Amino acid sequence: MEFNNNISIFLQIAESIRDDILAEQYPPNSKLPSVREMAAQLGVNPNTVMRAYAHLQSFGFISNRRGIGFFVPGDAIEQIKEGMRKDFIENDLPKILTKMKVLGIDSKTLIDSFKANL
Amino acid sequence: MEFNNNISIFLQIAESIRDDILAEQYPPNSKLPSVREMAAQLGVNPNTVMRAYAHLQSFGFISNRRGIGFFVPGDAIEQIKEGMRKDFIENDLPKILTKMKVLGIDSKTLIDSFKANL
Amino acid sequence: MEFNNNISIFLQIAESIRDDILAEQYPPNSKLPSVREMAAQLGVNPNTVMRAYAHLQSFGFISNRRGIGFFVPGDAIEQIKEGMRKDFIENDLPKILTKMKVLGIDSKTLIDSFKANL
Amino acid sequence: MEFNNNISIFLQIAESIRDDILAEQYPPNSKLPSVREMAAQLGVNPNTVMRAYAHLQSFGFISNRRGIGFFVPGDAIEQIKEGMRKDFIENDLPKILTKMKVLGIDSKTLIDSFKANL
DNA sequence: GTGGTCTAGACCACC
DNA sequence: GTGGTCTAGACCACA
Repeated sequence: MEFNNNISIFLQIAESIRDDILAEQYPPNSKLPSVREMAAQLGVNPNTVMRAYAHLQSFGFISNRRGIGFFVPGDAIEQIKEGMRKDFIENDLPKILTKMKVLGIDSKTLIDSFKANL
Repeated sequence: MEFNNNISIFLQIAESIRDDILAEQYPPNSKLPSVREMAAQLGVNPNTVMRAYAHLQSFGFISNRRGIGFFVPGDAIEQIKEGMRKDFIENDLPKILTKMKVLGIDSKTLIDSFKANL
Repeated sequence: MEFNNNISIFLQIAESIRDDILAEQYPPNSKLPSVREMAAQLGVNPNTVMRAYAHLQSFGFISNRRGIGFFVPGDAIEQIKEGMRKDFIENDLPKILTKMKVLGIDSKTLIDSFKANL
Repeated sequence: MEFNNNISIFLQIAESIRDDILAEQYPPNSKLPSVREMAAQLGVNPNTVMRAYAHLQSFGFISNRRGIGFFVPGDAIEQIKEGMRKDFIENDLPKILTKMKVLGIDSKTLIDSFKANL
């Protein structure tokens, strides 16, 4: 896996796993690869994966069972979508809107891009 | 000034100055406060302000005359708008659109927010 | 059974069994479920139950007869109460008291809670 | 500093710092020792101190300024007391009370200990 | 086998 | 100088 240098690797890993859960590559109620295994796959130190897992767990996006491993909760997809949605509306949207206003980009541009992208 | 700890302070300062130029608080062809002065105003290390100025200069948003100070070029506003617009379309838009698709946010929500915000 | 992830599962099981003995759900002189049986009931690895049993045995709260199983001794309830009482006075009380002092919680609050809880 | 083996070192450090803040050994608005300095003092790896600081920060008990260091917020003491008080009432109290009921310890014992300890 | 913690040591961006 | 991240490697309790 290739990493972007401006964002911490563990965050990139966490986001990538989060997206994989959304894409049901790690379906609800399944077990995630062990820390060591995931680390080997990504060519990264186990500690870094551990941090990514812990980060996801702090949001309730994954859970763990002692001595067994990390799991995707049954309601993970809803949890993640809800969290991202909230974040989008609270943080992203205001920034986007003020930026558009300042730049004089009208909603048409946005809608057209949106439709073209469906 | 209050700073968000997740983004470098010099970047936050640079953005704030950029916005002040757009708002003509620092009008075209005017002189910006000296590095020391600005640092005192913001309660920040002069090095940090220097870096913010350098950053803005690298985009051509401000210019400096050695021994005199930093200035807002006559065409600063167009420069800034042009740069931000390009950045918005190349970087922000794609991210926003994929995120919206994943989250199932439709264009209506976006348009409504946009109109409510006019 | 639901487990708290911050405490070892075997300890949680041991405490739960201890409480069940106090509640005479496993009365004095009765035989405890076999390790395998208990493990199946709890949805847990037999090793984990074995460890819980061993832990209880180390306090004399249960005893085992080789090849037969684990038993609740005739004086188990007194043993357990005695042990817990000692532990409470030696370990819990001092911590509670210093914490209350630091937090400025007065004895009234405590007594009221106690009475309300009778 | 001596560490208890059953609790993670970083948690013990965090608790100890928290108590030092309460005792105004690190008074409000003062700067905490740098991560490296504290690590040297405690004979511990800087990462471990970093984790303790991060843990305290996650509760809002300390804060940091980029490139400068960690600080004790002006309202740290109230924050900490409030947090501990809540924890005491929600988590500690119920456990204490049921334990006392089971063991047949009456409120008198508790009150006497409390008074003797003033 | 699993997670969880810790160390030693390094490198980086930032102030 | 400061925090922040990462690696390599180790050890532990637990399942």
